Amino acid sequence: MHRKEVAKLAGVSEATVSRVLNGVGPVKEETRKRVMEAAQQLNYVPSALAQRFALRRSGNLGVILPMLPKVNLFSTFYFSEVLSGIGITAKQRGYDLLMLFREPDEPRDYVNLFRTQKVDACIVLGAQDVPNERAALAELQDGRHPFCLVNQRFDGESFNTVDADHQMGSCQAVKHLAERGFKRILFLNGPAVYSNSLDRLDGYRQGIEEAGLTYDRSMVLVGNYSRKSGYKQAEAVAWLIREGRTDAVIAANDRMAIGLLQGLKELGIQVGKDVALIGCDDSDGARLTDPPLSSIQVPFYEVGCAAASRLLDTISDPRNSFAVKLPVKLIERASSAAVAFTES
Amino acid sequence: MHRKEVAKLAGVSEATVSRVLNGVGPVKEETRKRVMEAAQQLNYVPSALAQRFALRRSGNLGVILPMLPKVNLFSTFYFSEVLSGIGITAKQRGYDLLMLFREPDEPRDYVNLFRTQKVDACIVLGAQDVPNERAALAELQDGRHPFCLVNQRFDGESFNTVDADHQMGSCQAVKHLAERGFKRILFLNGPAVYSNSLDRLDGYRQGIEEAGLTYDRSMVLVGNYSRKSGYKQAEAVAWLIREGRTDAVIAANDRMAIGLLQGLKELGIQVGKDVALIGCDDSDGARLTDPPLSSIQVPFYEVGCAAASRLLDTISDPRNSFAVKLPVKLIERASSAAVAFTES
DNA sequence: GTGAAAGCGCTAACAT
DNA sequence: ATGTTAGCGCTTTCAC
Repeated sequence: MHRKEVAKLAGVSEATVSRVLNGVGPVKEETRKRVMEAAQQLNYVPSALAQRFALRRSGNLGVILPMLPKVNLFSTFYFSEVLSGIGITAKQRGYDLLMLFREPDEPRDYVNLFRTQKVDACIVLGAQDVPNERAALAELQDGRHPFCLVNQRFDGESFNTVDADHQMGSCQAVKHLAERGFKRILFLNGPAVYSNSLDRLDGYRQGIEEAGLTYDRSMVLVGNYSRKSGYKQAEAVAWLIREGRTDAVIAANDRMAIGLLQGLKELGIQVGKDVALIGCDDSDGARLTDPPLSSIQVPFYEVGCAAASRLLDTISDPRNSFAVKLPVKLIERASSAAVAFTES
Repeated sequence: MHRKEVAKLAGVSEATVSRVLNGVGPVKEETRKRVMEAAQQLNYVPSALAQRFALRRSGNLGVILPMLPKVNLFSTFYFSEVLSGIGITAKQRGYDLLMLFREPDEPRDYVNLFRTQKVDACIVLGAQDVPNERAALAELQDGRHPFCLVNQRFDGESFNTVDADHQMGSCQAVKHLAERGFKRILFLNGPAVYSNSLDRLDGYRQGIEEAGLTYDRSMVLVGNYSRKSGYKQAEAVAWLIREGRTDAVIAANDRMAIGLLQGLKELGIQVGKDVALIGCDDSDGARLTDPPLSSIQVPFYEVGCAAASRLLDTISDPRNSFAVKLPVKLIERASSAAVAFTES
């Protein structure tokens, strides 16, 4: 069962067993064969634990994710997609995936993951731009520990990042609406602790200006990315619609868009007819609503792949720092299909 | 930075440092203090890698999950919930979570996870009752490796399992419908490789009989748990409805129910009025459809907790084998709210 | 109560 | 081309 016995059975030293199994160093083909057979016969597999200890590498890629109680920070859709991308990529590169759940009250003790040698690199999901987070990440950076953020930038820092082009996304959404004649476009944003909220706002503003409309900050509402927060805006939005003060809404994620849509429906307002609506993420839910929700598709799986792949590159050469931005794409569905009623 | 230096600074041996940090063996309070201070001062944290190697325990709980290409086997909802439960529990018990993605064509080499000492125990998600899987699991069992299945039983084997009471669930659903006067209840099931499909069918049948109706196998349709497979049944179901041959449908998961609902809507049939519909899982999507979908709520998070918790118990004492079955609960929404039109 | 030393199963430098 | 040996950083007996 152990290497020693394999060595004995094959009539070689333990070192040779190692060489054969790792395919390193010169080995006579015949010995190689003998060793392989012995290993096979004894059903021997080297202990990853011992290997990693000897090599002082855990072989693990850590994924840190905050567990927001009940109110899922990320849609399960986002999470599953990103995680799959990371997982598949890690695996291809010979790394195992270590999941690290952080509970809300727990300190962000990222450095210790490296000091205890639990991970060789880590990806931080759902980071927020708050002082504690910045500090924890800066500490990682100072320690030269390979890490990478997904979907979150920190202005003024040069952290590795993989993000989607949210700015472009909302810009496109605005233009799409403007082209169809919508002129009073509301924007329902998320909290500013997430950089993509800011990005989306920038994009919205840019789109508004490029479409020849004028940016009006009172047209920007704020929710917290939950369905409920979208739902709660329905009354206000309904009123604006009835007053003729708005004819289209872009929400910073699908969950809020869906909540809003449900709220509006209850108030007798038909999305896709009385008002256009576009969400962000193109989650599963976007296809389920009535009418189906137009949404900005984000390649989350690819985001995960890129994060893992680029991050692992930096292990061998820390100069491989990166800030990737992946393109998004507007998916048009019935919620924004109509043409605006053109007022005189 | 290393234990040796801590020992020197504290003026003790390395063994004593260990004792202090692990809280084992008798240590004079004063030495304890000295060591703690030294460790603190040098910012010393023991290497989990070395520890685990010395103890011959990886400290990892593995989670195996098959990656079905694109067609997500489990809804992301199911997956996230179960995974959270497992993750939180593992953490509380001092284990790390190792994610193990298995691609479709890959062999099920579960035993090697243990032989390489990558995990101390593992949870298998999305297992199927096919020969290869049975064999792989049997091999684990033979090797006395602690493992546990979630949401899948294997008849004739005594594998550790945590499952929901799917049988009770569909039984309740049938009775709920029967009480409201529905008499011709269709059942849209999933593939038989998943034991819960069989359980649900049993429950359906039991419910039918207990409600004083008669079981008719032609009332059982089969999909593959995807939304599309539900959608595709819409024509057939619509026809049955128009012929007066059915007045209610239970689908074995929400995704199929939602697909069916969308298909029926396109065919001009109003769910919740022309026909009652109940799904299973109470996923996020159930709240998004129009009308909202009645569904059988499964405590996935708790399933994950139970699986991890009970499994880790078996590590210390293998006699702690288990087969847990958690209760489910019917959530009534508009899709099954109406009372059946009572024919003369 | 504390120190010395063996051993966990592997890698890698060095010797042959 | 292969064997020998010294670690890797920790735990744990066994002395003292």
